Amino acid sequence: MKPVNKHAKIITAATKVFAKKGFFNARISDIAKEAKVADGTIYLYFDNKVDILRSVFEEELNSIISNARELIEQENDPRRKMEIFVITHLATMKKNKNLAEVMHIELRQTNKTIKDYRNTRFNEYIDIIADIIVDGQRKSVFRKDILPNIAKRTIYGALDEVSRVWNISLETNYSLEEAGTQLIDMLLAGLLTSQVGSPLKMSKVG
Amino acid sequence: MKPVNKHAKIITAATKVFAKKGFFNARISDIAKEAKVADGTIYLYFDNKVDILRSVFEEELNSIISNARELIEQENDPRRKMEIFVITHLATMKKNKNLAEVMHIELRQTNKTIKDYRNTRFNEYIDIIADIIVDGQRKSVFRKDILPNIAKRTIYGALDEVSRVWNISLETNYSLEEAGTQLIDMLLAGLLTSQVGSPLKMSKVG
DNA sequence: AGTTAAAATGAACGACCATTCATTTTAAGC
DNA sequence: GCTTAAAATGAATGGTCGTTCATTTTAACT
Repeated sequence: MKPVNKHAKIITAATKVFAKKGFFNARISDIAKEAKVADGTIYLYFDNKVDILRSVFEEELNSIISNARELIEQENDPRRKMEIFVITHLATMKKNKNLAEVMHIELRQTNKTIKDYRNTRFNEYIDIIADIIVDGQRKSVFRKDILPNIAKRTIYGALDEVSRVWNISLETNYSLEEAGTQLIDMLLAGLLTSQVGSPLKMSKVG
Repeated sequence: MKPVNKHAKIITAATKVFAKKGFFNARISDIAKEAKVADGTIYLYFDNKVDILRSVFEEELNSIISNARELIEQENDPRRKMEIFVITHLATMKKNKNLAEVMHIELRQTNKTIKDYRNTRFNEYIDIIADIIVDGQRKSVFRKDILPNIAKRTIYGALDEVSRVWNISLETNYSLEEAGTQLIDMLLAGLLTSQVGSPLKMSKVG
């Protein structure tokens, strides 16, 4: 009999089922069936349903983070680093639709269920962006008046929304590559035409 | 006895409970208790649990959209329009924490439950951004090579993530106003220092 | 091929909760 | 203050799973 890693099989199955139905509508029996395993077997490898979800994030993010880090540290130009982060993120989401769905939707919902998850692995991922920005500022390539902690959210949020929409709608009229290019371009150079100069000073609004 | 609109009372209570527990962990009895009403009474005003959630979105978004539209159409400068949209969005999320929580988290999760919701009210909201961009391009204030449909996602995603994080963490070190200023500034003028010139051309990445 | 322990199974249990509906309360009209 | 219909109540129902565990299967070692 082919030796199989049940743990990994269940993780893969769970990712697929969570993606399709969402955590709360996913049944343990669905995951078991998808993994070709008995319901009870799942409890030999995981403590409970939430633990399965936690494991999905933990293991997937681990590899995403180390992959991103590895690619980025080979570069010197902060612009290139940022470009690589964006492209890698979008490519990962494109390659693994199920993981993308889980990250886009479940990661948010289950912050209530899995308390403080964000404070570990996920923040580690987002902080890669902040590091790139700090590096760019030190090298005077990025504006020094940008706050890295706000910028990292801006950039991650943009990426997340773009890939999310791209993922749910097959009928989108732009490719992920095109979206990536636009995204990078817009974040680096901004929306304004060059002749317009600096943006308005912020003023009070209702 | 003080005449009260039960429907509205239940909507408010539901928003609060959904925000605190999330849709799936919210009990009808929780909502009933919060609204000071019997469990059964809820079913005199709503068809079922999902219908309550749908109503929350429907009614809240209605007022958010008309408010945003009204403020924006008073302006001419696309930069100002964009600024107003950003500030208004953040201010709304700040003022109504419960609604913010529901929008940030439940709107995503429940796309699976409430099919096609995005295709009506919510897209209407986001398309306000696209309209501003198109207007700006016509007036040659915004770059013409930016695709409005991608840019609207970029901008909304950024806004959503920034306000979401600001909402869940009381210990954030920046104010929403500050975040708004940075956000607008970064989206309009970009990350690069002016002397750096145009960003890299996109190239292939692993 | 017998022994044993580990791995896997899946039927059964029990808790949970959305929804229903028989009954009670409210309040308007007379 | 009696009648009636509408509004509200909340206990009971019924179906749905997450989890358990007594039993079976597998496979390693002799």
